Amino acid sequence: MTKKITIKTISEASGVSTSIVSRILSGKAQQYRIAEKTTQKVMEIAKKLNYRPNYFAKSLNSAQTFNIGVIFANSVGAFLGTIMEGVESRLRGTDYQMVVATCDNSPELERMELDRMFYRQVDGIIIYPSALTFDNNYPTEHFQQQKQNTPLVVIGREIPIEANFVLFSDYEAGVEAAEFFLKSGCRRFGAANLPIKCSSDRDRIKGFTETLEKAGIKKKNIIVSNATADGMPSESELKLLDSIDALFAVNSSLLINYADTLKKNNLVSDLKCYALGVERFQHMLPFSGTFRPMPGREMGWQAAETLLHDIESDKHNLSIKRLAWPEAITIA
Amino acid sequence: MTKKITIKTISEASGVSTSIVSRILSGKAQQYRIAEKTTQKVMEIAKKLNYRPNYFAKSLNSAQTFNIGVIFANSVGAFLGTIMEGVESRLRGTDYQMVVATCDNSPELERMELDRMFYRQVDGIIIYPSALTFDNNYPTEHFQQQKQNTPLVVIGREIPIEANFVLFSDYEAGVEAAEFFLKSGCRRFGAANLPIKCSSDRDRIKGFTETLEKAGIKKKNIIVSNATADGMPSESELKLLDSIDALFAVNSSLLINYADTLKKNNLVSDLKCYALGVERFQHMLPFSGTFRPMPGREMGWQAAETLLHDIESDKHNLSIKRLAWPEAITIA
DNA sequence: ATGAAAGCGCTAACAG
DNA sequence: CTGTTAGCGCTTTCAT
Repeated sequence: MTKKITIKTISEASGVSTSIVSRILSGKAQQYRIAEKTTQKVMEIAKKLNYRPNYFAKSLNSAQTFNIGVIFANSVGAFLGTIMEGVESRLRGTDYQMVVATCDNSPELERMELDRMFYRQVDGIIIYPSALTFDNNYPTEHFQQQKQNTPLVVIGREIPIEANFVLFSDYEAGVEAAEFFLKSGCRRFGAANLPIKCSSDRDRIKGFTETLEKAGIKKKNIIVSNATADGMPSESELKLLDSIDALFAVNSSLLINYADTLKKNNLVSDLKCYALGVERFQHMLPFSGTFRPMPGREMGWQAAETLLHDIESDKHNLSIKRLAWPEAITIA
Repeated sequence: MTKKITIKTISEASGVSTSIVSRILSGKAQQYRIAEKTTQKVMEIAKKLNYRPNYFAKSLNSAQTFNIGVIFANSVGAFLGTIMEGVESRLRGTDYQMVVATCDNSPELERMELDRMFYRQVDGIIIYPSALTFDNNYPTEHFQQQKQNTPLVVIGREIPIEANFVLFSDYEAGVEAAEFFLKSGCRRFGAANLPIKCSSDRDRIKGFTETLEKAGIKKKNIIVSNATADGMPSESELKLLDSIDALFAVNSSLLINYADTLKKNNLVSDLKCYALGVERFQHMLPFSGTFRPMPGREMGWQAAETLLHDIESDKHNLSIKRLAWPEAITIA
């Protein structure tokens, strides 16, 4: 075990006091008008000895930890990965680092992890909250608790707390889907939704149906279907969708499941499809389809950007940012 | 801003010295034979004041950080998520926490992130290294550098360094695929591989071809095909696979791409498929298929388990553990 | 059974 | 320009 190289080691090796070393090594040489020669010498020795400052000693009296907590309600599919990449792409080159936790959709765990983050004194938190029925009151005490000075950015879903939000343009996505179908001359519209509603799904469906209604489509020709827990259409729901010629879904996997099942049951002849998100094998879809990729990387990046801004300006902003949808991918 | 609750606050509020408070609050009351009454009182006050020990002060003189570094070469698909869940499931309930980084398949970044982890004095590291051709020498200096006392667990892929490994049963998977095909009476065999080879893919293919050869299959009936960078068969490769009746692939997405293309080009009539990994829409595969799910959660769990063991026993073990494949999923 | 004091490594007044 | 000193919050001898 090699001896520990501390600021003191360097101070001794160079014959200068520890404070000078500290100043130099934390880039404040100019500010303190330290002799060029001293600076050179210290830097050199530090490099030769391969000195690394002790992160904990630093954080202990600066109260800055350079840790960003990232909390995920669940780790479904590739979404988590893209978000993380986005966050990282913003953090790269800074001294900040991610501390992450997932919580298996349990509010209990969410609470605990949040608590742990506060304990670890992260400088800020990015959280993707769990989906909850809107009949439920989303529990929020644990956010308020110690939140006090810790900037918070909520991504993907709206929840009733004071924080920054980085969201998808959900309503708008529904609107565009509807407009696309109308332009294509469709007459009878299906929309696939998940059984548990989060703000984003709700808004997507809302944008869709409201636009259709505004265009004069009769309600009986707008069928909103709730999938089962595993993302499939139930028997009964399926029948209601009989002979639709347009299908919108809040996510692409739902769309594929619905389209495939409708096809296999011969309930539709031709179908225009539109969904949010991209899947790996969507080209196997038996119909033509339009897919709007989720801007996961951008969301991560933007969340980190917002957070860093709050951290560094020491302000508590409450902003809401909605991300534009990337270029659509179409399947002939 | 509420005042900070430190050990001193409690000491003052309870009229005992800070050392006593420290002992009690870190669960060493018994060991130091502290009066039952004192313990009670202190605990009570601590709870009332909602005291949280300062993690940084603690780490500063204990040299334990309770941070586990997790480094991912890339964040492809859902794999990262399942690994992380596995790691977390082991860490849950302990004081350890994940610090994660991905490095976009760049050795450069891998180096930097590793370095950063050392700087942050993580107690141990779990790393999923980037895939590299075996013609290349995998650069390993950055591992050795400061590694000295930091336990390391490498997952998924073998690389030439001293560490613990948690791997898939790759060779065996190839063997089983071959045996399955042989038992099914197949005669002409295709195997889809990625252009860049990592240890796991190499072993999978090896197990497959060696088993077939041992069974007396002629080499001309064993066609190993290298996909393009985006996981598709090239035109020329495709022709070589003409009229195979069995297709093995090192991963399931590759399999689906190959099978789909072969079908569309009418190059095969019937095809038995076998691949490692599970995809979301594999049921849309136009042939019968067997998929072996990747034990991602188990891998994460096992990696964390190994790491914690090393950390707590303060030993440097060099173990290699190969995970069994979960039950196969078959598509009729 | 309890307390005083030193120190983990670094930073930041406050003198020179 | 440089050094001395006093902490950050907690643990840990070493006394008592």
